[in-house]
Amino acid sequence: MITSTQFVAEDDRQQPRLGDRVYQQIKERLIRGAHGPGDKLTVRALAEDLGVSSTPARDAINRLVLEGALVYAGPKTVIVPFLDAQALEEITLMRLALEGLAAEKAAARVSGEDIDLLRETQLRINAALDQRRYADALWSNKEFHFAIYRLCGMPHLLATIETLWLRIGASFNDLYPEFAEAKYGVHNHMAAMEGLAEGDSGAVRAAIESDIRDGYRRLKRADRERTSAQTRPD
Amino acid sequence: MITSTQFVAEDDRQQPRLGDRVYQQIKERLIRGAHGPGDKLTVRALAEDLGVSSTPARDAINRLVLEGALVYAGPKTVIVPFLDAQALEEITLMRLALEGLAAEKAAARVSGEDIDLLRETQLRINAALDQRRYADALWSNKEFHFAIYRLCGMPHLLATIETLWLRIGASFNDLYPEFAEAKYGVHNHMAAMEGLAEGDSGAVRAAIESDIRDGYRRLKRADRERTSAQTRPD
DNA sequence: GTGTGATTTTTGTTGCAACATAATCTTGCA
DNA sequence: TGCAAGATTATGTTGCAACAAAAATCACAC
Repeated sequence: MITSTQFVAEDDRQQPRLGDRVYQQIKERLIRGAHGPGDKLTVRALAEDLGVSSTPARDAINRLVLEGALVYAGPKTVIVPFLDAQALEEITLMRLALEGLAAEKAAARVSGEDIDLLRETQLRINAALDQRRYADALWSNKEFHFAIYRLCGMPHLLATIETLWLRIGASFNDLYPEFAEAKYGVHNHMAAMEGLAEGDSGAVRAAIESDIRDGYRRLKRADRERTSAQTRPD
Repeated sequence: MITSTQFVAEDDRQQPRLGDRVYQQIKERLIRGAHGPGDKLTVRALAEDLGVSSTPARDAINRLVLEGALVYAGPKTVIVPFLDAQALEEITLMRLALEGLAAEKAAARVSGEDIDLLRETQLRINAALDQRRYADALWSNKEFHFAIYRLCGMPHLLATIETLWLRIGASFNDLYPEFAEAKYGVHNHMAAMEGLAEGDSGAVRAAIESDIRDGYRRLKRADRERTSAQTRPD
């Protein structure tokens, strides 16, 4: 499980609300691609689906909208957004700036056991790819990145990066094969770990930026193919 | 009034909710320093204060918490956060990354009349400073920055930057004199406008980064004085 | 005075009904 | 067949009461 550091400061609310549970479930569905772009979400349907009243369901939807994982398509219509090429580029630029920063700062605070954990995570990525378990590969890839970003001890930064991943994930995680394409990112990940081991912050940043750019190219290509094949219903 | 582009994509919900009004009012109070760090906000008090029921008041508080403008200090206690030196540095690093990016991209899309508008805004800043109207100076300063950031046409980026300003503003906008100190940022702003006029994206980024760093030094100094003078009640 | 435990008050969350309005369906006409 | 207007359904928002839990207050012993 990724951090779930959803609140910027330490969340002193110990007992999770019902709305949080709903939020997590929708988030999970979005990440797993259970809802594709254009799918409509309603308060009542969600409430009945999860066996809660409308208040927590409404809370969860509002929260997702605020984070950009859902958008209004009309005054009473929230949908999973279509991420067009322009939005994808924008979010990628933000990722480069923010994840690059995180990677750089992480190099200064990394420990030996941190690197060991990263190595294990990378092994899980490789194994999943070898066995064509793309969903698992994607998940471990996420773990790898956030394990690095967590190192720098910047909660605001971490929370912001998470929302960016969610915005992209909602639209693109149904593209496992293309996204996780053969040995996705393995070279960049190795370079990142080397940089961390040597305390070379510039190298870590470069490796992460390269990883993001590689992923961007794949996503852009996938988006082009998708939009050319079937005309988008919007 | 600043954009209020609170929703990432174009907000198709035309009729604003009651909760939005509450949200805007609290945001306004925070920016104006009407609530200092440590102040407690309760749903019922807010609701009665603004003459609405608890639902919109609760919505507004939750939204502010999600944006980091308020934080939980306990399971049932939301307060205006104390921004310590570390958090201030973190947010400054994020601002450098994100506003630097926005400034750079703005240079490629700026028009002549955009620059004219910026010039007018700068005149308002100068006038306000000359007359010691620090609150107005701060407001116009904000307008200046966001007028630039809006140019790049990146709604996700703009929304994220806004939340960063809000997080800092809640803790530091009660420091007008120190913050708006003699001709605050006028040199950097001139450099930014020159860079925009010449389409020199690097120069614009450098000017904005310099402006952010100057502001950071002032805030850090003010914070040091404040925390040394009176022991913080936390 | 000071700390500790019980008691009272306050508070966030949840469920739910009412309301206004937007989305959707139906019907009629060209 | 296409489309426009009216009727119907569905939906988000709001207000409010109930509940559990936390915070604040108070009492009392030391």
